[in-house]
Amino acid sequence: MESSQQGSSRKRLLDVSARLFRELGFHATSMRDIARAAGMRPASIYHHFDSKEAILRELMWGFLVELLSSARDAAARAHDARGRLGAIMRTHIRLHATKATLAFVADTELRALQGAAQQEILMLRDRYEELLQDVLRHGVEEGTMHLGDVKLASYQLLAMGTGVVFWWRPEGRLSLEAVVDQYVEAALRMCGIAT
Amino acid sequence: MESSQQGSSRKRLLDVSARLFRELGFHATSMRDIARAAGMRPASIYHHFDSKEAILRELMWGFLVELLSSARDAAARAHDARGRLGAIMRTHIRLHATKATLAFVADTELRALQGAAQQEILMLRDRYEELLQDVLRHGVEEGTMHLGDVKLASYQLLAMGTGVVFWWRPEGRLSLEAVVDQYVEAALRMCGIAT
DNA sequence: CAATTAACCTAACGATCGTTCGGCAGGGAG
DNA sequence: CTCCCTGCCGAACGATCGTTAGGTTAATTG
Repeated sequence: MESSQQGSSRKRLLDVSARLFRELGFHATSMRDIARAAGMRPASIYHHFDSKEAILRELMWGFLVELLSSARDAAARAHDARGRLGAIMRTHIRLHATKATLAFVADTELRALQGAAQQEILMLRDRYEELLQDVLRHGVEEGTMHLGDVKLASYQLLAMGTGVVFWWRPEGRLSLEAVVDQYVEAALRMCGIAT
Repeated sequence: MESSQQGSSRKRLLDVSARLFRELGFHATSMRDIARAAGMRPASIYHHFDSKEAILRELMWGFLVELLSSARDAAARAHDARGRLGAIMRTHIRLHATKATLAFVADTELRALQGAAQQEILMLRDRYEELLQDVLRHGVEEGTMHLGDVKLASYQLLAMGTGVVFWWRPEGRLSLEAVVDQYVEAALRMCGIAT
């Protein structure tokens, strides 16, 4: 039927591309760099992807879809606004920490996508922001949260949370769980919820 | 003595470079792009700068020096940890909002600098982080602030604050003062200070 | 006046870029 | 066996890159 190596080169290309895009940036990474790191020749990449941009597109799209669905699932399991905020933040930090390479690329290289591809990604990001903003709005209406502008607060929360990709390393001083907890607590405090 | 146009081309080059670096990214901006936007030929840029990287270096260095000195001044005018935290955050948001183009480039293009130039910038950033961490440490020791890990908290505060460059526009819905206030309040809440 | 210098130019350098073309090996299908 | 498809390759395409060499102009200086 199909080779046991099915898709292994493709996956390796995605892996090394993500790593190089993070280390050097999309535009500073050449197809020759990617080919070398994946153990093949530049021309061979085009058997798996239409273009360099298509690689970036798939990386970013994959991460954002996972981020969005994880957040939806987590929020659905909680019963009130406070629980949903905590669940979303917990998922956000976890995913950004454990998939830091992908998260970094997704958060940094939006400019490198063109036209429709960029719009697709922006749509996913907007839906993600709205998910959080809905929770915050409910919290304010319930009276459990106290904030000024809801959109502004969502930008504050997301910028803070996304920042974990810039410094956390699994082999570092702080464990993932400790880090996640402090981020969740910071989020709750920011929204005027005592812990 | 000296021409009234002294340095005007140089300044214009820095301005258009910052704008292009923000819009397209450093590596996606060519010297020809910069020259066209500044109204001169590519070769003429080299009368004012040694290289494309030298332009980025000057942009980033200039912004970080101003950021650091502004924060020091602001912190020195306050009398306790809480006041110093508020002053630093206020300055941080103000500067990132009013000089969003420079701030964006300084926060995004560190990878594009090489070797010693990158180290110089990292040193400035480290000093800035330490300034904030000292304030947080004092606040915890005084008992006015309640946080887990101080370094982690500083990363949270800075990531949150820096995020203002990604969305705020002067012609937008929220005034600079309203935005600054909400960021400062968020920072104080995050550190366990009731307002 | 002559000499110098700042500011800019045209033209081109070698390098590298993303991508394409045509082909080759090899395993499964008919 | 033949045919075809997958995966990869060498070689090269035209374009663009950062940068430089060498010159022109106009203003300043001694």
